[in-house]
Amino acid sequence: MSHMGYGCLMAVDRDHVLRSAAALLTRKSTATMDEVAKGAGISRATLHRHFAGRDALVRALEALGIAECESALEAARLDDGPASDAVRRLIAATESAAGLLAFLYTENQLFEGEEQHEGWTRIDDRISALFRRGQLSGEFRIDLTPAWLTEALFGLLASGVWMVQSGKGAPKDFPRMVVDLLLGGALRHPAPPHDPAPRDPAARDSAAQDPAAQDSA
Amino acid sequence: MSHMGYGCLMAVDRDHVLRSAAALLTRKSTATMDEVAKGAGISRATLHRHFAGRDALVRALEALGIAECESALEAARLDDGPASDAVRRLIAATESAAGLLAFLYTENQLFEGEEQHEGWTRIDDRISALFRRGQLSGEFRIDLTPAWLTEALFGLLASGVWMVQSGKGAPKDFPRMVVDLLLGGALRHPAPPHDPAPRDPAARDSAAQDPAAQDSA
DNA sequence: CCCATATGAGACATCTTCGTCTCACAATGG
DNA sequence: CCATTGTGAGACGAAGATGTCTCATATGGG
Repeated sequence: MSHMGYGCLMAVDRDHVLRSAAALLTRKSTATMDEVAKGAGISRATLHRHFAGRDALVRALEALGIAECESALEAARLDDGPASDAVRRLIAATESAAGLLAFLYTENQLFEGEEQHEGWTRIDDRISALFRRGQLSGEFRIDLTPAWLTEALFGLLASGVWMVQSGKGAPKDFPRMVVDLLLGGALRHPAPPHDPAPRDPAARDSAAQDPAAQDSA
Repeated sequence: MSHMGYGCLMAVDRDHVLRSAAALLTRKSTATMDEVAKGAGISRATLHRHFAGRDALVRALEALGIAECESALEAARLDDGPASDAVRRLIAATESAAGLLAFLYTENQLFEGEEQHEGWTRIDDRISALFRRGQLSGEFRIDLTPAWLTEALFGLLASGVWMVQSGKGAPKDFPRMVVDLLLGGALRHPAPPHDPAPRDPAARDSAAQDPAAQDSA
């Protein structure tokens, strides 16, 4: 135990194990410690030398997820330019960590009594602030709370991940799917440059967005 | 503890046990068979007399979820009127089963190899058909696949359930939150970023949601 | 009154996973 | 060459959940 320079090597290994565990647990959240070890190409004993137990592993994964999320927040420069563009940048920056986030998102659902990690509230606050900024600037609708928009962002991220994993969607469409639905929704109210016949204002109810909708059945 | 709180009728029917298990597992997806039994007010032995094992219980819950989902599909009359209204009816009709659906939605994620229940594909097909109908009628945008819209519908349902359960949102806002985000998205105005402002400013108000909403605190 | 049925309580063995431990092997450096 | 270190393999017991069983009880019908 004299001059071991094992610090660096351990860190690299540990990170690799962490990434591997994240990838595996994203696909199978009930994977065994043995499966995690095999997945990382190490033995269960070595896995235990890195992480005291399953709990410690999950916490490390949570810390990793928080770190990646915050680095995505930095990269997205949430305070620059239009809020909608910031949301686009945020989702794009989150893409590589989306699988891990999806795992942690569902994992958090079964923390019944425990309070959630303080890092998540910080992240939630920053994203909520972004949506609030967009509301104040008039970009975002004000009848949906920033908290709900934030929750929906994570929910749609998770849905997108699962959809890609199940093969029902292409990975390349992932960011666009999430962004387009979160920002624009399903309705086709994106402005068509040509407005054939402006209806009377009473049509603002449901399908009022686009008068081009008519007979279909 | 005092015995049965059900008066003279000790025959606890299977359906009551299922509902109770659904409610409990929605909150704590890792609940023990013993906890499920206690939650239903019966003993573990009786629980086992109704459902051979945990697996059978989960399958019964899945069947219940599918049944409730399909009855919601019926009640929503997906083929009547504008597709967006059908989506609204569908989400409203799904509300009472949303907790169970959220549980099953995440539960399905860890069925790694197994193929999913045939009932889910039927449901997915019907909802996808609804979105496709909306696309053909011009109500819905065509750059998001019906499959993704369907997935997002379930994802937002689950997110809404969790949000309410965590106390970050009011139950009464649940259907509106899901519907408004799924259909309309976060943007207040359809104008895409590359669309400066060619339209009459008054059009903003007509397309915007009721500005008198929000606060409600 | 007596019996059949359903239930609750609990014992019991089994299974899986987990955490810890030991031991042998390979690699690396002095 | 030898020592230190990290690793893999595997054994071992602990803990929890599960499935099965028995037994006592109560309820209701004949």
